[in-house]
Amino acid sequence: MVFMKVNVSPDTIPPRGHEAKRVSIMDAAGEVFCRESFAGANIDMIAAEAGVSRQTIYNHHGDKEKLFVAIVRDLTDRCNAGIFATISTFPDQPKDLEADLIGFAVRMNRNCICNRDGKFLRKLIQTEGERYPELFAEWREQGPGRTWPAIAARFARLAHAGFLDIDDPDVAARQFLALANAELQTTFMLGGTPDDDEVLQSATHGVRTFLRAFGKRQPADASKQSAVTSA
Amino acid sequence: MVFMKVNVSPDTIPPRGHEAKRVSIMDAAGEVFCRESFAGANIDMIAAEAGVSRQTIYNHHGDKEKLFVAIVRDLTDRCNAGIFATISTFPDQPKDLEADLIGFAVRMNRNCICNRDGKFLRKLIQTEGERYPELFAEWREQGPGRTWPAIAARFARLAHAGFLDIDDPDVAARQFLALANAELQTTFMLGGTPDDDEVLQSATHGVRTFLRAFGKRQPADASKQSAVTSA
DNA sequence: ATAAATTTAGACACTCTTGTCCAATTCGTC
DNA sequence: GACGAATTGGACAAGAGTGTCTAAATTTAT
Repeated sequence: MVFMKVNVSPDTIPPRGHEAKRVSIMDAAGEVFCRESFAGANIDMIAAEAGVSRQTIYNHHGDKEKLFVAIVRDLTDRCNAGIFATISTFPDQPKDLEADLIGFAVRMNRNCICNRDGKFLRKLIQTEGERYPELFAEWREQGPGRTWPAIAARFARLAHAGFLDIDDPDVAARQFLALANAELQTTFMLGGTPDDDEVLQSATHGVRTFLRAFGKRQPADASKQSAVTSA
Repeated sequence: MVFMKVNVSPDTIPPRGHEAKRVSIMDAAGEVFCRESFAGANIDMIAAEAGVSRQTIYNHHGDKEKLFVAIVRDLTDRCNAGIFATISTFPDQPKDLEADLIGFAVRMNRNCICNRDGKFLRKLIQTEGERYPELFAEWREQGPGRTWPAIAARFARLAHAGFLDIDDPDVAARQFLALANAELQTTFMLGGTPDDDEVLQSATHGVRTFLRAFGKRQPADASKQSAVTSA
């Protein structure tokens, strides 16, 4: 029996053959560049880790520097996508403000910061940022330059709806994430990945403090908030 | 006229000759290791930046790795000294709580974090931490392992004296510094050094939020606090 | 099954870096 | 000024990494 030889969409389902090598190289290169730094990484290492011959890497990417740039661009894109996806889960109409903000903080940390991609991108920026100004300026525009305002806007909306008492939403947004991360800093320093408990702990303490600072004195009573929802 | 040939204490006054080269090498090596990472740095670069011949570096330190370890040890010691010195300026008996805490936050940032040594140590830990586990474990014990409790103790005392309303002083200490740094993170990322204004801004906003969360509702009236001071 | 495209292993030239050796020079001290 | 210690520059061998080239093997699609 012969299958219809329809052009089965070569979409992004199970990367095989040529494409499989491509992603395998990207993965390995990210890992190695991150672990060894640009100067410390060597192509043979990446080839071995990717299960590919050295020549194949040169065929795909030209040279070490081009490969590096491709990795950073890729990580930047994926991270930004992840951050925006997570921002879209911000609790605009919270049922339980504290629980909902803790949930958001945990998602932010787990999916964007502690994440493989997040960890790698952060480290590459810190390590090689000064050597590739344009590349990382680009990241800055596409990443922080767009994500911070987006998060701040969500907090502004929450404040406007009467759930929070915030003067400057930009400051509040930065402080929110700083608090959510406060207890993970030391772990990050040495490249470690905090486990779920640590993330939850830090988020819980952080949000609790955040609400002591910005929460309404008399916790917003849902029944009295109906007038604001139309704004 | 002949000076008395007393053994003028070869203390640490004006490093000259042999010693001058030593510090010049340490400075340059710190700079270069930090900028280029361990693998990317080369001895000739360091020699040039130190204004010294390559051989002199080998005479002083043996090899590249020993030099690197010496640099990290040196930075660790100096940074810890700076941190403890700064901790000792913590406002135990604040006149104006907000202003005094802002002052402390600014000193902490300026003298320990944004500092040349602080910047270098932080970057070296992030970059090479995984490659030298023992070396950086040592730092962790001597640094964070001793400084966090010291800071937490100061906050505990402040709370006990009635100036703050704190449950867990360890958490509060970490959150205090996280808040004080909240607006400097992006600058740190790319190896930049925030200017005095940015530091003051971040500290001011951070402390304000910290006090909204942990300050006494009715600011501690000094005249009513006399009973606690003897504890 | 066959043709085209891709991958592979290995050899290769080239460059860069480390760490050593040494003779000449400079520096600090008496 | 003279002595000993430290510094210098330059040459050097050994090793490691990059990027190219090749012919053979393998995969993919027709």
